[in-house]
Amino acid sequence: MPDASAIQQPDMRRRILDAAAFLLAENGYKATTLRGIADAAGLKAGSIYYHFPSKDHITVEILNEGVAQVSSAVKEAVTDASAEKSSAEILHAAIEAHLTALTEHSSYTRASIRCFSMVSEGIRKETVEVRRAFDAIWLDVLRVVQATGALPADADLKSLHLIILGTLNWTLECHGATEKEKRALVETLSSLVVGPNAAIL
Amino acid sequence: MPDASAIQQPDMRRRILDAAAFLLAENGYKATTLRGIADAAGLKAGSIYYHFPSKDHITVEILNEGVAQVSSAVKEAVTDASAEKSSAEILHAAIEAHLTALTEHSSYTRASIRCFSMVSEGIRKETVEVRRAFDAIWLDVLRVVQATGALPADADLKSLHLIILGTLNWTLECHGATEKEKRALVETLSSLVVGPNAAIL
DNA sequence: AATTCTGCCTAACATTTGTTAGGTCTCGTC
DNA sequence: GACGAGACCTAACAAATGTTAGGCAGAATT
Repeated sequence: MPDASAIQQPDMRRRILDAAAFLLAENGYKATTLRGIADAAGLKAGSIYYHFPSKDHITVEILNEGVAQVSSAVKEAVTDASAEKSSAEILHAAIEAHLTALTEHSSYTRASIRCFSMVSEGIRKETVEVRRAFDAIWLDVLRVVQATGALPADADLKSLHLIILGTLNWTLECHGATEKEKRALVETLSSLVVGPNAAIL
Repeated sequence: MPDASAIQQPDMRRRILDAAAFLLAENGYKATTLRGIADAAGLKAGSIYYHFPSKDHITVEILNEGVAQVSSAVKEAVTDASAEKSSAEILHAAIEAHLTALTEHSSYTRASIRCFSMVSEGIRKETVEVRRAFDAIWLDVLRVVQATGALPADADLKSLHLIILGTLNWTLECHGATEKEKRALVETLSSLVVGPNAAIL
């Protein structure tokens, strides 16, 4: 007897993805079970296979969507800021967009960051393109900032990239961080990268 | 019939920990099985229970030992450098010691960083003291550096702490990083934190 | 020499996992 | 009203998991 309250949600496929993304972000890949996903999405485990061919396919889709979300958030923030702002402000906007996309918007981004290293090689291969594109976006931002002189010509962009990525992504490991602390982190980080030099030039 | 080549390794308990640490660092908590640990250590899964009461006890011991190793590595580097060096050099030494402990010395440190967030609350509670002590060490380093004037008096030490921690720990997620890139990262990071200001003072 | 202890093994256990096969209900279409 | 397809459920499968109970050889102790 089908429950009357289960009035056939519009897009069950999306609900499954949402539930899986949340659990992946919270508990990791191996600890995320199809029965757990099914419970959270409001169906039974076997029914998932009507929408997806396997757990790995769900995982790949979430990992890619997560990176794509941060990607477009950063890209949009940069193009928005590029109009009439200084390169220091562009970088600030990019950093803020990245962190906001990470902590606010969705579990997809958190899942893609926290599960990537724990997932099988087969899954990782399916996500390499999206991740490479994301790296390219950030390196482009840094190159633009460098071209304006806000960064020294001999600055190691690869290291700066790693510092920014590492700092922002690492916030996911600190569950106790308040909103105020995150704002302070954005300010400190962006002024650390372009602050002193921007003041000189 | 016991194999003649298994001539009773001196400390099987340590071998189990080593094997478990490696697998935890490589595959995460859930994907690390007692049978996998047993295989790597050279015994059978059931025999592990002669040395440890449960998988969680093994995990706790490894997580704590990992943090303790980075802890003492940083602490030692700081006291070594404190003798006659500038505070900028002290910070540089601390950063380098942290990264070296992470990537070189042992799987324990990698395991403790990569598994902490994926582990049950019960396990996490057992590691809170050691981790708090480690935080205190780094904050002390930053306070000392700040006291010498190499950092501005109003610098947000908590943010700086997060930046340093995040950057260094994040390197574990980038398997493709060469030794040269890590050195460059240490230079860029430490000069970013104290470089410009230290040049002024 | 008899006994106990140490250190490990074998074999099973209950549970959980991803996955599959077949059934059932509801809806729109003919 | 028959029919077929869409969307879900039930019930099971084999494999893998943490864990336990009992056994067995050799060293240590008495």
